[in-house]
Amino acid sequence: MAAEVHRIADIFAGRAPAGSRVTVQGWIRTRRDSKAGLSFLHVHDGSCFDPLQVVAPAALANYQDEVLRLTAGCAVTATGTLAPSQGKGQAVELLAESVTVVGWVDDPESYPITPKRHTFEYLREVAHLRVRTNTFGAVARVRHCLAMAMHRFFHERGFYWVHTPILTASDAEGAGEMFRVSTLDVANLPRTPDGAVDFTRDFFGRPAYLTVSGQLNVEGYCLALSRVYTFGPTFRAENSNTSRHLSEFWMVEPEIAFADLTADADLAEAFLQYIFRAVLDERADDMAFFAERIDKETVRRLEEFVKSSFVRMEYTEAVEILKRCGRSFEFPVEWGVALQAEHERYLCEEHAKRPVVVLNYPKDIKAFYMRVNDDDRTVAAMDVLAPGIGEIIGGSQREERLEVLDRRIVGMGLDPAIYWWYRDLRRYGTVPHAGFGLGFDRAVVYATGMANIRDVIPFPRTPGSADF
RNA sequence: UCCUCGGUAGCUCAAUGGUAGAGCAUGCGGCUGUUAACCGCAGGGUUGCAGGUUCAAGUCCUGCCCGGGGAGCCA
Repeated sequence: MAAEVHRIADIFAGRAPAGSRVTVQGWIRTRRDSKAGLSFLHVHDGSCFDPLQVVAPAALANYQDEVLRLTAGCAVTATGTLAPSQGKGQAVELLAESVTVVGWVDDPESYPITPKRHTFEYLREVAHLRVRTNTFGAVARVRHCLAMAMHRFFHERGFYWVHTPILTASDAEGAGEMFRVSTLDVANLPRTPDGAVDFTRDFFGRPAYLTVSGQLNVEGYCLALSRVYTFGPTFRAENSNTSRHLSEFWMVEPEIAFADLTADADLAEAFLQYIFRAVLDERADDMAFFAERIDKETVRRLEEFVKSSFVRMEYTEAVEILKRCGRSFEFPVEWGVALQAEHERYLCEEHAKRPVVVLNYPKDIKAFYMRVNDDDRTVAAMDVLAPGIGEIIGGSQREERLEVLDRRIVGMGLDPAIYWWYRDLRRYGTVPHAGFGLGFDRAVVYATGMANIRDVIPFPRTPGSADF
């Protein structure tokens, strides 16, 4: 008596006509009993936002013993006929001829996910089960949608996805604290004669870490494949305790050859608009939920985002705007200082009221690999600032001139020898090139309107917290 | 790391230094093509941890742990 298994999303999309026999498999959200001899089961399978209403008649053989004992979280397989719903709230429902319990909830009283409102802080403590809620199911689908749109965007434009290493032996970028990776026995470390830890005895024969960026590596591939990007986990051992930081996060880093900072900014704008448009097009159900329950503005903000071009301004111009705006900031603005969060927020949320790209920062506050401009005071760096979240993208044109790069490396107290292979790229067929880094999880925050980045990644890692 | 707010039933929250409470969830009963259903009854507590003050501490004090918000660092 088997019927074809359908995903609930396919049923709602009309891919199973009314009157056809189907089987769905999923988990119980709620059960409502009617003494008219029916139970209503809301079943979700993750394929879309809405659950399917399964109508279980009392005539089922296991009605008394099993159906009436179903609670939130139980796994079931239900087979029956699709029919227009007699009730309000859903167009179709499944009139069950069988409901098989695949997995019971042992102890309903202790099941953490009840059909009521939970705080996100609480749900983080049950991260293995929180994806069964409306909110976290929607986040997971939107996250996937953004990732697929990202790959599609790059693929359509001739970019290659490059799998840069996760393990690295060089603190190449100096981009913050790194996680050490070691197989040494920490209780009994090998020592050199002068008492230092002998890393020649470690797994790689020298100190090793988790990557803080794939950029330096991907530059090599860029100078052969022309258009490339990395996408993968990134690790920062910084003691950051904010709603915007994770110790393990996912970063997208495209890199384009024969390109300058303007091309980089163009790419960043097209990219963000593409992936957010995809969310609006493909996840209307989940986005409607976010707009209703999480952040009323989120859909409107995204629609605005994808249709209006970004404001572009020079760093020097941004400083002037901030000095003249009549606002007093906690941190005063002066040419040469890094922009603070309050400054960035003012620029995009109040001044421009849309995304802003700030270009050409003072060279003294930026990394060594950013290209020095002709004025010798600034580098070809850019930040994309988004209303409500702040810096979402940081990028630059890379220094392709070996002599200039060497001066910068030495000037920052770094050792050129360590960057021998990175320098090689400037010795053998160097070309102007540029790229940027996007915190993927921050993009998910922006799209969904979720307040905390820990709630847009399945199992968040933060200082003092690596459960699950 | 700094500033600030918080931690009481499975969850969300009450409780003037004086007997520990409600809603939801769960169990039982009732009612209804139901929609976070509804009505009644019941069970459910080491008040984050460790000290201290007091006749008496959920409440006051000290330290620690954990969480939220903000800042710094950044993506």
